[in-house]
Amino acid sequence: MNGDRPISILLVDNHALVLEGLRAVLETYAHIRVVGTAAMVQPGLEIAAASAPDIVLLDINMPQINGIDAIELFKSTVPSTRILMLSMHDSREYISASIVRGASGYILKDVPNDEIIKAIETVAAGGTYFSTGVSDVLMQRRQKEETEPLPLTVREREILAFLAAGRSNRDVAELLQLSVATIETHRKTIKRKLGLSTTAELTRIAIERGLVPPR
Amino acid sequence: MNGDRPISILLVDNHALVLEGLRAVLETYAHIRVVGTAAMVQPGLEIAAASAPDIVLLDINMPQINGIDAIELFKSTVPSTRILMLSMHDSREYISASIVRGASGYILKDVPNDEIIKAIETVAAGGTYFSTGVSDVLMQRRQKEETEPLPLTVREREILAFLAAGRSNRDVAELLQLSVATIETHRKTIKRKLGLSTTAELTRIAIERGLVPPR
DNA sequence: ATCGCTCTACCCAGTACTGGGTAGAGCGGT
DNA sequence: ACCGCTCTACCCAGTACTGGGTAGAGCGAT
Repeated sequence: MNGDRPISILLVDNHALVLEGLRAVLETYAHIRVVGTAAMVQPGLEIAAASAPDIVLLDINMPQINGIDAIELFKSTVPSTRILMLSMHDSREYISASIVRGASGYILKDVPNDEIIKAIETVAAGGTYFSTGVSDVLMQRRQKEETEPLPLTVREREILAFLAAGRSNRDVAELLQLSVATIETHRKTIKRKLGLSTTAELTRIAIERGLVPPR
Repeated sequence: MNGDRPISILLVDNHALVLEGLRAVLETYAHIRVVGTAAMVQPGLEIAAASAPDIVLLDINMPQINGIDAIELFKSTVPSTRILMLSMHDSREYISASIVRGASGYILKDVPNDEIIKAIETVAAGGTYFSTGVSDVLMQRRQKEETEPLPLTVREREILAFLAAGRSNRDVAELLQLSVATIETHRKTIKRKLGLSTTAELTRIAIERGLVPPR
């Protein structure tokens, strides 16, 4: 994929310092070509539309439109482009949201230069790259909070999956050939066991735990 | 991490052929040691408990307990172990669910041997590894279905975020100092715009689009 | 046999959401 | 000025969910 054509890359970051630092670093590599820099999303989109870069290196903390929302904007402007997020934060929320919204990678600003290069190469080749630190963060919670499976019975899990998928008690009752009252009882039990009170919470848990495929 | 101690690995797959094939392949590598094989989850858990392998290579399609559910079982049996999923399927559901449930990697059964080795090394070193094919699958949907942002106003997005986080209409009304009726109106508008009918669907969409951090 | 658990099912009262309206205030564009 | 949109707010009737019970059938374990 990067046979001899250099990887074209657009940098979007509202910190001029970072922008120039990155440009300086990247330009020392022959196989990477910085096709533009922008301090805001809007100008960035225009450059992207004009130059269709292989990669957009996107800062996550930007005024007005944040980096997360910008992912979709860049992808709809140039569908072929792949997004590599750049952030100072290793917060789970940002990382997860980036992945969900379609970023191909996420690296922290304090990683060594060669890791940034590696990330760019990997993403340009069609892969995904997440800093070691990032992977750790993503895995962290699982180990402490979620080591034990949900304390639900098989039937309860099954019903939770339906409910979280957007089915009403009645829907589930019909699907499983049970009384609505039974589904309501299961729903109550699930919520009591999990300490929840609303359907929205129920849905979140189910999605987090992978009971419901994210469509 | 793998200074000189070999990487210990447990293979769990209900296909004897795959099991033996893998064992044969892996045993040609000096730095990898297969500490056991199991055709089912239960026996696998016992071996895991006794030998605390660095990695459990887990087939996703198994009778009785499926691979996805097995992830948590292995992690709770041996918290230090890392899970590498092995699958014939590149379905989004399986992949996402594996990640969510705590797997450190996901490779397809038809990848070349050296990629399996690379995956094992990466995961043993504390990283994550997903086959190139897998990354593609994860990214696929975004490009076609979700290119355009949600057709909601700023206020609607804000309210959707609260609702999906598990707040009731009344909660949100209090938080934003608005009438409950207003929140209900917004909720109706959001659902109409998005073509939804239940709170659970609302929540799913919000989580998918990253409006709500997955906790 | 008896205990505990699960799954099923119902009762009740209260609260919340659903889906159909309408409508005024404010703002930006033509 | 007028249009369109957003945000606010209310009305209504119907449906669904919430949270508190109870309870029988079946099953596996002691």
